[in-house]
Amino acid sequence: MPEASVSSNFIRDAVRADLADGRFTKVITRFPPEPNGYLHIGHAKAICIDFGIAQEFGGTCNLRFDDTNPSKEEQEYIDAIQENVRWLGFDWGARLYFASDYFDQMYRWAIQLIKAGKAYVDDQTAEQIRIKRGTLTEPGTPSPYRNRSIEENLSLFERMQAGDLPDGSRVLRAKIDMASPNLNMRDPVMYRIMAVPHHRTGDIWKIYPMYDWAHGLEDSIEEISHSLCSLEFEDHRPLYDWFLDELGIHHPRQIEFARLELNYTIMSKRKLLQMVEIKKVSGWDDPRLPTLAGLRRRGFTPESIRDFCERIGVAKANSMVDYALLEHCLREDLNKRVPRSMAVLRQLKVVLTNYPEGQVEELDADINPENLSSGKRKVPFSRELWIEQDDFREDPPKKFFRLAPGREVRLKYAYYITCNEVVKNPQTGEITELHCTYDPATRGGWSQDGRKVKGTSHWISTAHCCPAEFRLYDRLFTIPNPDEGNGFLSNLNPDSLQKISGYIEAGLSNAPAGNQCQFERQGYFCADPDSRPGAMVFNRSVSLKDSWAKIEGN
RNA sequence: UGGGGCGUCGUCAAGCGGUAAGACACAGGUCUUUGGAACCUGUAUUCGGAGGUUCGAAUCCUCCCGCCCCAGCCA
Repeated sequence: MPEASVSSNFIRDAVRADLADGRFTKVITRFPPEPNGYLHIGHAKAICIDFGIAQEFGGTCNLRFDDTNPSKEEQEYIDAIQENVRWLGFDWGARLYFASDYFDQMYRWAIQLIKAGKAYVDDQTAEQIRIKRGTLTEPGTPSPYRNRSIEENLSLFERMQAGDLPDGSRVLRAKIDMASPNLNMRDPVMYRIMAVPHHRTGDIWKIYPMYDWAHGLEDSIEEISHSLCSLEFEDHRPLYDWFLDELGIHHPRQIEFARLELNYTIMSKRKLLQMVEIKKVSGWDDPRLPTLAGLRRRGFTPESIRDFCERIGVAKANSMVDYALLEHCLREDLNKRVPRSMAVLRQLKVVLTNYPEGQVEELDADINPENLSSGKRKVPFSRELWIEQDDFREDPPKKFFRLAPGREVRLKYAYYITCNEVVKNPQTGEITELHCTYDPATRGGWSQDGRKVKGTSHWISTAHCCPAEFRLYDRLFTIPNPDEGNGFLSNLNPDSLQKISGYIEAGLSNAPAGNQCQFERQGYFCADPDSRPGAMVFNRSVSLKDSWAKIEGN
């Protein structure tokens, strides 16, 4: 129970109040993505809120694709979104809906509004409509077509859908108030002519509904109680309410909350798409991306993401959450459940001069010291080992507890070793290997005489390990808010991906993609789908906290 | 200079007239066969500012300041 005391939030309060005073008797929410891109962690927040509120109040949540603009939507996105929501851990049961399934009903309702004198066909161009809309401080001016007869509107609207009017030549508009201080109420467009085949309805429709017109109807048809959306739709709520009131149909309550912003990354679908298209990243599932597909490939767990969404809360203030919180949630989740292993990323050879040639010992190592019931594994030990370059310093600085000439450290689960000689390449001066001696009396990594060693290194037997590629990720952008300066593309971090070759325990040489582990003292990793037997690829999901790096950095 | 929102610790965020939760981050410390984890301690006399109401205000009122959103036939 990580969250003993879950804070309230204004949405919970509102829903509770609506149930208490009878405004609604059951809670039905919906997650309404447009299938024009992949889901990202910002959507995860919305999903957790939409499904979470429903669960909390014993209601249901629909998955509904808001597919009202076929020019931008694709089946690939529909499939990916469903997979991502399911992966995140939410179930919409049989309640998979599509706005496009409601096009007929919407059309009939449009005719109802026309007949009520509340909607009209406008012949003005997009440009003219824009100009006549007025400005923030000046009212708009009515279209010359605003007072057409109902009969003419009806016939024109039918012709729009019949396909004998060119794209963009006419729109259907709601007749509300061209002088409204809320621009959304200045006769908003309800339908545009777009002779584009739809991924689900084919070429039946020549006109497609606009968001403002469609969304409330979709909610109403599904008898949604609470339509939860992000802040920028607050201005649209009067219009949402207007359509529903004019039609006299079921009227959900729209409540807006602040979107999630995460520092050092970008959340705009448009910008994510752009990075995918110009190949700044390998695809929608590039592990550096905040997409759910990317986070998944990177090694984030659904549990950690849900925990994150719970911790960030829900409010109406625009805010930017620290990426460190997301990382914290992942570490906390993985620490308890993931097996440990040893891997050397940047190898330095150690030769134990007093260890018998050809001898191999099978040493016991904990699979997960946080959960001893997970048992032990055997790790082969021999005369030649790899250790991490960072675990040796020829000239150790203060507070450096690791190996150095004349020093003794522990090889985890193995023996204490002492460094006696540093072997260098005579040409370059580069350290090629270390000659050390081991203390046979310290088998397992502890000594009977109570002698203490400050440092513990991980290691791997050169003869028993397997080569592997490690992909180390850093933040995708160099500054907290990538939109600052000359645009997000100018703030890309050139070092966001580093590929290095090292060694892993043989037991991991056939790990399936997605397999997660902690490489001791390094971080949490997961096998990438690019892996092949004998040529494993591991993504570093998140490093372990490194207080030595912090000491040394300052 | 129109309308709609928002301003509580470095970052999120509770608080709903009774005297500032929690989390992350940060800083110390204990412990440790991961310089990990765990555990302890510290960190807003103050809630954008100024007035006012009240025995009492982050919470109510007034004015001011700052930030975000809206002029797509996108969602």
